[in-house]
Amino acid sequence: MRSRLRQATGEAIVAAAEDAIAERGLHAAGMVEIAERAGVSVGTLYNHFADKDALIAALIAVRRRELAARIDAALAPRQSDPFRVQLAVFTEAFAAHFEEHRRFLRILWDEEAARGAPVARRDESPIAEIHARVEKLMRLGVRERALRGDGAPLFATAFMAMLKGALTEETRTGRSVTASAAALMRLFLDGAALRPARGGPGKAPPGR
Amino acid sequence: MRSRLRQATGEAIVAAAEDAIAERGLHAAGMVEIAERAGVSVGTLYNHFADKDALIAALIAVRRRELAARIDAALAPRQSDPFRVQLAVFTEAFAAHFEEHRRFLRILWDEEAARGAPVARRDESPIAEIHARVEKLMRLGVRERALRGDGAPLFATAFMAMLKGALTEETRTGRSVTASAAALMRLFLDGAALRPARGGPGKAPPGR
Amino acid sequence: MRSRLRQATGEAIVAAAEDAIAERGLHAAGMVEIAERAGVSVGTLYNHFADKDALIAALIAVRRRELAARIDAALAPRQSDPFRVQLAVFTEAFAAHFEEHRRFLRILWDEEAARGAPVARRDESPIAEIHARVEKLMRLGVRERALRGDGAPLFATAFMAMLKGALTEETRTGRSVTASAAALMRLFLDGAALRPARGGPGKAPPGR
Amino acid sequence: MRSRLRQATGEAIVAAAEDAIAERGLHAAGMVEIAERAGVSVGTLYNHFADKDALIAALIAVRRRELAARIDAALAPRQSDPFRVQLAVFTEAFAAHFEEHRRFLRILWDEEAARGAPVARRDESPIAEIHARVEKLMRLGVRERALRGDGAPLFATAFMAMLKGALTEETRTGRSVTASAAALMRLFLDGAALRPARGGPGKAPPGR
DNA sequence: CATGAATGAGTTTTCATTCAT
DNA sequence: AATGAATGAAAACTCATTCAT
Repeated sequence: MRSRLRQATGEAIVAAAEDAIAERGLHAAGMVEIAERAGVSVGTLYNHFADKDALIAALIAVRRRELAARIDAALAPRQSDPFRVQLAVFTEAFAAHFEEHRRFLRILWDEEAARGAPVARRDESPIAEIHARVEKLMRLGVRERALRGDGAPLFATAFMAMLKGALTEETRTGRSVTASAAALMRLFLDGAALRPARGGPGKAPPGR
Repeated sequence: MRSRLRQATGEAIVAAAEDAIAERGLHAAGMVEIAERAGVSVGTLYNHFADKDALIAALIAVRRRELAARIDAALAPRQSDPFRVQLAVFTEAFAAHFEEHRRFLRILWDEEAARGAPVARRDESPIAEIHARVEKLMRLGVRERALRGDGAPLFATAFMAMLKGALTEETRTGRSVTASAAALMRLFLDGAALRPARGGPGKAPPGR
Repeated sequence: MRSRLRQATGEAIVAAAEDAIAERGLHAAGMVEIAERAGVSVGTLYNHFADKDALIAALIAVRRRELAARIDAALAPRQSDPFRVQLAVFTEAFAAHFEEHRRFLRILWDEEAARGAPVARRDESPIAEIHARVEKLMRLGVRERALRGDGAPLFATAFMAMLKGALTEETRTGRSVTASAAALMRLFLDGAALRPARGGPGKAPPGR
Repeated sequence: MRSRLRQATGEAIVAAAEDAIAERGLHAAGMVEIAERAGVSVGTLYNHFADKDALIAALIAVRRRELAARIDAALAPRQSDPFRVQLAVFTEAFAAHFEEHRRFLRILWDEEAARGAPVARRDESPIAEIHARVEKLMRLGVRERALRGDGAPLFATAFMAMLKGALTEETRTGRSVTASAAALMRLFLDGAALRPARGGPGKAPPGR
């Protein structure tokens, strides 16, 4: 089928765009370079995407949908597990996606706010779809009485920021994702403060 | 003095560059536009800065030095205060600086890696100098036994990420900086988890 | 028959080309757009016409032949009528054709020379065939002693120019074709000068 | 002075654009070619004119102003002369301008209507300014009782059409402008019809 | 024959940088 | 030193044309 080929070309272009952008940046990656990497001509790029912005928007949307699907797939069998487990599962899925698209995502996150206009034009922010899932998770935590109810609005934002910050940091330091994911969740849930052993003999504070 | 004039021109150029970049983005802000905003000609830009990258690097370095100085000035009289106070003072100084340079910082902060080369070429990363101060603060917290010792390397990164994330979020939502600064510190120190009322009758958990 | 179908497709393409050109101009009308309007694919355009220029040439030739046929059909039963009648009949046929192809003709008429090469490549000028008929008519007028013999070479050119000018003007103003056709013929035949009542005693016509 | 040079450059660009368009057509004349003919780089074209359309609009406006000035200068000392003289003077000025810009004007007139949008964007039609002068002249003729009053609205349009048609025709045939100018005015004033010798025997109709 | 995705030369436009005044 | 017109390489985008299906 023609449409089979057409779709394959579209995917090759999106992949080539990710590579080019990861290597040279959102602006420096030119349409000609992307076309060459995809093994097609410039014209073909424009047969598939109205213009450069549309191509970038499509790339972002595709990767976002993949991440969302990965998260949903990971959480689906855990719907009745407690909040902490679900948060760990989410974090793992997020980190795994990051691992696969490190260089591109680092460029993208960074550049997200770096334009006058947002990177994705008509579309909602590429993060929004993911953010919604984190918020849902946090609301679950509150309902479950695993999280405080008062700071809830901040939790999603702060957790995502920490996660992205830590993952980005890892790219620099080369530290392992899994190790810091655990540390991160502990920080998020229990805080950084040293909690003195409290009164009662022999009983460790639960949940830590 | 001649050099007085020269310095004033340089500062005007840097300020114009910040405005232009804040409004139109790092790439879209052109040298001619910056020159016009500064009330000089393009040639003068090149008499003061080797090229566009050098101008941007200078702008970043200047603002970074201002922030570092502001933090140092705020912390200086608090050297013997406890960690929590110093962290609050740091947060306030950081937030105040952000308030003044919102639009530019949002553009810049994360764009660091958004190019093939880092934004600041010869210079160290613009965040590094600030990051160093946060790390110093965290080490103080550990020494003071206010912070756990085990997760320390993560604390600076995570706190900065949360801070930047929350401040950026505020730009969108319009929430007050001060209010969320408090909530943020509580989250960082004590975590998001709901801690069951412990032992003593009718006593609210202290420090929260 | 196959060839019946083929011809119908060819006519649909020519009609689509006229529409597209009328709406967007000779250059801006693209082959894809024409194909879409004709309800076929680009490839089919090239199965019917060697290239864009050939398609345009065919469109012009077809319309020209239609106009020539219309004029011939209108004049055929009037071969023995006096010049003035035949001129009126010609004018009416010409105006009616214009009415049907207003927008396209306005674009095309004078664009003949508007390119490096003439619009119709191998073909004679699209106007030539019509011009020849006007010249024939003028020669008839001279033979009939209805027209001066001295200015003859100019008459065809001038009459056509006036006709086209007036028709084009009408497109702008919305005035009726028929009304101005009469005024035009009077201008052409009798001139714009105010002619004093003749025979008056002794008074020479002023201004001549 | 800088501005002296700047103006000279601007004029060179306009002249180069006229040449290039005359030779290759409005669309085929590229900005690079125009720049080369003007002896400057492409960038300079854009320092003087916002885009290609603006350059073409400027070219048209400049030539139109030149023609208007030439007409005004020619008519100024003839303000009290009779209509026929003024019409002859106008025609001569118009023909002389045409002579100097033949090839460009032929392209331009032709292509005027040949685009979806008029060639001159925000500006009034390039002909309008000239057309206004012809209409004024025709009104003078009517006032002077040299022209019929009834067909007046048509006169300006028809005379301009004839003039342009005849001048364009000359480009093809190489006939002299002056000769046909006289024939044209006679046609316009007195018509093409053969007027039977009136009244007295052997007396040629005066003035013809 | 019809299809329509792919092609790529050609065009417009931008903008950091230079340098004569 | 300041000026700002000129530069030209580099980028985005278009569209007539081809050809495998």
